[in-house]
Amino acid sequence: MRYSHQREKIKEIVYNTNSHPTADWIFEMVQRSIPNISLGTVYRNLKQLEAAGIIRTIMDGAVARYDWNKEPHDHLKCKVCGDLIDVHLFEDDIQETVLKKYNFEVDDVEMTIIGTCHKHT
Amino acid sequence: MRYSHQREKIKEIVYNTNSHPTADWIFEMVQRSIPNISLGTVYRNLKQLEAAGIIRTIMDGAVARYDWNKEPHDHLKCKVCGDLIDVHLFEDDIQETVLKKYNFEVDDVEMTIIGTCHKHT
DNA sequence: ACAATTAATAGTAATGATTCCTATTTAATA
DNA sequence: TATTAAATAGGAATCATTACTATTAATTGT
Repeated sequence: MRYSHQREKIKEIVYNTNSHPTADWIFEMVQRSIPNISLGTVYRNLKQLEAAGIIRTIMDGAVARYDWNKEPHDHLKCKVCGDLIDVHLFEDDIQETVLKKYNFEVDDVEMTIIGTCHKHT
Repeated sequence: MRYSHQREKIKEIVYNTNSHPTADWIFEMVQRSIPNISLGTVYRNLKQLEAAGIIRTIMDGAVARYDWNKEPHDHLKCKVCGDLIDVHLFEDDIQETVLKKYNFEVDDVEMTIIGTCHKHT
């Protein structure tokens, strides 16, 4: 993977927010410093960064969101404000349980809990 | 919600498979008995059935899949064959833990474990 | 420093899943 | 049976994402 101005900026943007941004949001942000960047470039680079293990993709319904935090963690999704909140719920390794119980080799655990966050109660 | 031939058939199809079908697959199946049904009708009815609590929608990446099983359960997704396998991993109530720890009111828990199923080991 | 090589880009067209729109049909009801 | 409104078929529109292609720019050997 060869250096590119665009990719560096995209990475920087993902690494500087906790909001699990979408490609579109990232696109708008990069445009501030690289006005003629194209959305395709954003998508291509996000994919490359993910393939290189530099960022992580999480699915929020039908749209992809990107996260610099690659530690295993779960998400609380507030259906009122749409926020995605990082949490860590399980200490124990699900990996082993699933392997023993279902003979299934785990790569990744995706857990999203949908509900209402404290801001709306 | 008024009776309709189409909706009845769609419900029947979802209730007669464990494959977590997509709207498209359901569409193909209904076409066998109602050849001129339209895809929009399938989507509209699936949405209505979900709103009525008759079926459940689960997201598999960017595409929706439909499930008659409304009991809380988790999914193992095999990245090789694409199969979605129903499992039940947690006895304890995540609900309470999340409410106490994060002051977040839980509606639904979506857990998908990605990996390789026993067929490919 | 310079030319050659080839990955990366901008811009735009294409795709795929889903939703929306509208004239027509059909289930429910009086 | 006539009325009414929900449901339909068919197609257009939308939204996120990917694919295509001519051009640009990072790298490498000289």
